[in-house]
Parts: sequence; C-alpha cells; structure tokens
Amino acid sequence: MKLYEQIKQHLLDGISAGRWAEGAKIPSEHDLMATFNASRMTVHRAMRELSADGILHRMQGAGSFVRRQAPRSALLEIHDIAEDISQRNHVHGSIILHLAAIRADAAIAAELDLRRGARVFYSEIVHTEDGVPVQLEQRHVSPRFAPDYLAQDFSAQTTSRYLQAIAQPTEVEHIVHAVAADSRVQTILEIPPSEPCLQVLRRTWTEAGPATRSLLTHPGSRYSLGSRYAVNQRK
Amino acid sequence: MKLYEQIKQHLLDGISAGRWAEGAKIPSEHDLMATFNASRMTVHRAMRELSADGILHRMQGAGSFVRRQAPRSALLEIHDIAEDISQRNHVHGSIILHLAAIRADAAIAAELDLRRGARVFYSEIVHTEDGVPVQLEQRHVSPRFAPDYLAQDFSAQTTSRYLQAIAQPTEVEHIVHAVAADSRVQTILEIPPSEPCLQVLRRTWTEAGPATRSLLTHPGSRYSLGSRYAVNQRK
DNA sequence: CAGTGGTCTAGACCACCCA
DNA sequence: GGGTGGTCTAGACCACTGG
Repeated sequence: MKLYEQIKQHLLDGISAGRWAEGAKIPSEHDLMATFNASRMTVHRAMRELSADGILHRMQGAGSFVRRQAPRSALLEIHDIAEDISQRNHVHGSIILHLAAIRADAAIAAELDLRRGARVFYSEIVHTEDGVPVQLEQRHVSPRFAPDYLAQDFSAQTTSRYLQAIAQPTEVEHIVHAVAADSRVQTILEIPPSEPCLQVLRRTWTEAGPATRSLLTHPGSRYSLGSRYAVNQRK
Repeated sequence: MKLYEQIKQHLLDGISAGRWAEGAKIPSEHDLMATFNASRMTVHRAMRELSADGILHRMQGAGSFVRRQAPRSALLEIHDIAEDISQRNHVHGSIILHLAAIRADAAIAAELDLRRGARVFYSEIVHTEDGVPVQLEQRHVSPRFAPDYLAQDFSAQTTSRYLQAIAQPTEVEHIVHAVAADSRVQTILEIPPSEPCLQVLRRTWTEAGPATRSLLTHPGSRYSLGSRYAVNQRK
C-alpha cells in the first residue's frame, strides 16, 4: 500500500480504536516521519487529506487534533445558496420581492400548525449568480420561531443564515420535484416557457413545532443538486 | 495568493471561459511548471485537488482532461425504485429495452476510468408502477466490477439489487437535474412534450475504481424525491 | 524561544499510454 | 520510446502558537 495511505490508515485506526479521543492531539509530522521513516511531504499529504475530509483539525504552531465529529451518517445538509455561489468564486446577489406578514391560508396554516388567518411571515427573494437568476426563494416563517424576521436586512444576510443563527432545526424535510414554471416565475427567473425547473420544498421543525416552509425554484439549465459521500470513511 | 491556488484558479478560469471544453485535454504538469515557474510537486498538488473535486480526470500516461459535469454540494438519499413501489403496495414491472456490451465513447470511458472503445455493459430498463412508466433507467457498468452483468435476468431482480449484492460501493454520488425529455424518452415514458422530467445521475465507486453510472429519468408529474432527517444534536 | 504546520523546490524512480 | 501522471525524498523558508 502507498506510504501516505498507510499513514492515513494508521491515524484512522487509532481514532476509531479510541487511542486518540475527539479533540485529542495526535503525533506531529515530525513524529510520524520517524515512525514511518517517511519524508515530511509524505506525512504532510496524509494529514492534509484527513484534514480536508474533516477528520483532523490542524493549527499552525499548535498541532493536529481529532475533529469533534458532526454526524455524517445521514447525508443531508441545510445549505446556503450564497455560500455555494461564493465557493465557486462567483458573485451572489439578492433581490427582495416581498417581505411582510400575511394571513395564513388553510394549506400554510396546516403545515405550520397555525390557525387559518393567523399572522405568518412571508418573504420572496430572487438569488442571482453573477447577475443571472438561479433561485426563487418563497419562504413562510412561523412568528413563534422567528419573531423578528421582518426587521432583518436580507440583502446583507441570507434568510437561511439568519434562521440558522436563531436555532438549529431538529428536523428537516426535503422534497424535490421537476415542474414547469408558471408565467410569473418564468419572468422572475428570466427563462423561456419550455424550461423545466427543479423545485425543492424544504420544511424545518424545532422542538417547539414547525418553523419554516420554503419553496426553492431553480431553472433546470442553471442549477442541480448533488451529493457525494464515502460510505466507510472512518472505519 | 498561494502558488498552487493560482494554478487551480487558472485552470478553473480556463474551463469556465470555455478555453478547455468538457473532455478536452489540458496542459500537462510539465507545461504548467514552465508557465508558472513552479516545481512539479506544486503543479501536481493543484491538479490532484481538482481531480479530487471531480473537476479534472487524470490518466497516467495519457494526460489530464476536463471532466464532464461538475458536482454540486449538499443533499439527498435515493432508494431503489422497486422497493419504493412495493412499499406503497403497488405493482412494480420492468421492461428491458437493452442489455448488451457496447464500446465506451469518450465520455463514458472517462467516467468509468476505461480506455476509449473498451467494452462496457449497458442496460436500458423502464420501470412501471401499476403499469404506468415511472422511470427510465440507463445504466453503464464497468466489466471490472460486474463481469457477469449480461448473464442476469433483470426481469426477476432489479439491476440495483444485483449490483448491491456483488459489493457495496465505497462511494456514491447523486446529481439531480430538471430536464425536458427528448422525443424518444417522451415515447418510452408516455408523457407529453411539455412535461418536465426529474433526472438523477447516480455514480458509484468501489476501492478498485468507478463501478457504475446510472441515469434515471422520471416524469415530473409521477415522481418526486423526498428525504426527512432528524438532526442529531452535538454531544 | 522551540515546536509545529503551510508552502515550495529540485530532483528521483516507476507505471502507464500512445504513436 | 517519449510523454504523462503517481509517488516519494531531503532539504528550505516562513507564519504561527504556546509556554
């Protein structure tokens, strides 16, 4: 087996055997060079890859530590489109079409566990990537969950980021559809009538009950969802 | 900016500017060493990271190429359709349109890590729910992974189930798109031209390398993907 | 200050692909 | 056989951390 893989495996084995607990400091590059009779570049590569995989946490001047693991088992992340876009080195923009309290209709009331006609916050925002619309975000938020929702400046901070900062949801649901856009959505997203859209319905709950219901509509030609995961990372 | 990041950015820029199309060969390590006045290790690191991110496809002895399609982040678990259907107490059926060895074209060869023109297994199956088409499954399978693929009876056992019985993949990738169906697919799925389709590209790997590449196309009106996830609290 | 990780160089040997 | 990538070495300089 390749030397850098042996080193990775040695560290992974040690972690799963409990020889190094979460947060513990693991041997330095210098130590591992001696243990494996390897050059520093080789040891460094092994540790850098483990760091990229989120297994280790490395700090210049301090050492390398076992990362306290977020549960990787279920492969579902809440993700903020602004971060996605800036990770691709593109420019994210928001156009706020709507931000107000409205009366819940029967469907929304049922989903958010409110009485029909109750106050519910509604926002409608178009997200652009390098100026091109990539997502229409239509979001209903329960006032119980985010009472100050209307007072936020969502051109400075995305709704996702704000809501996540309030409280982590305890439960998340995603449903993905392919749909045709109606004429209003076609106009907003600047797409022809023939273009299919990828629509994600995302609902979140906290312990206090339903929190948000978001309908995210994306032009099929400009957006896709993906996930990739390694089945047996840490074993 | 760090040198290896400059090199990565240079390649990413060139790809998004269309200077190197999908599948095109990009400069060799040797070329980039000269361009950036960098050592080979540094160039190599830049290209290795792009390869790990699925941007490049590298083949020893042949060169480095732009990978077709770039995965996005986040989301989603996907089940075997036959199980889904029978869990709903509906009747699952399969129509086998194709099951043969074909020659890999450049795109498939790159994805499955084969030489162009190499033998690769290809199957095309329509799945029906109570007689109505709900999925067109177009699957390429590496002979290295499943040498006896062609000898199976896939009307008795789904391809997914057979492949999973051989070996669990170590890595799985899903990419979800909304697309319009071409006329052949419209006919197969019995849908009108206006109906958008939900398309899932699923790729799997084992330790020995790429194993399968499946394109699953569903009528938007008859199929959606869903997932619900209870977030684990951090300990 | 000594220890540590981040980056980089200038070589090397090997396995592989393709003309 | 010439070009290409995969791995590895033995150095180097730097930035940062901690006692």
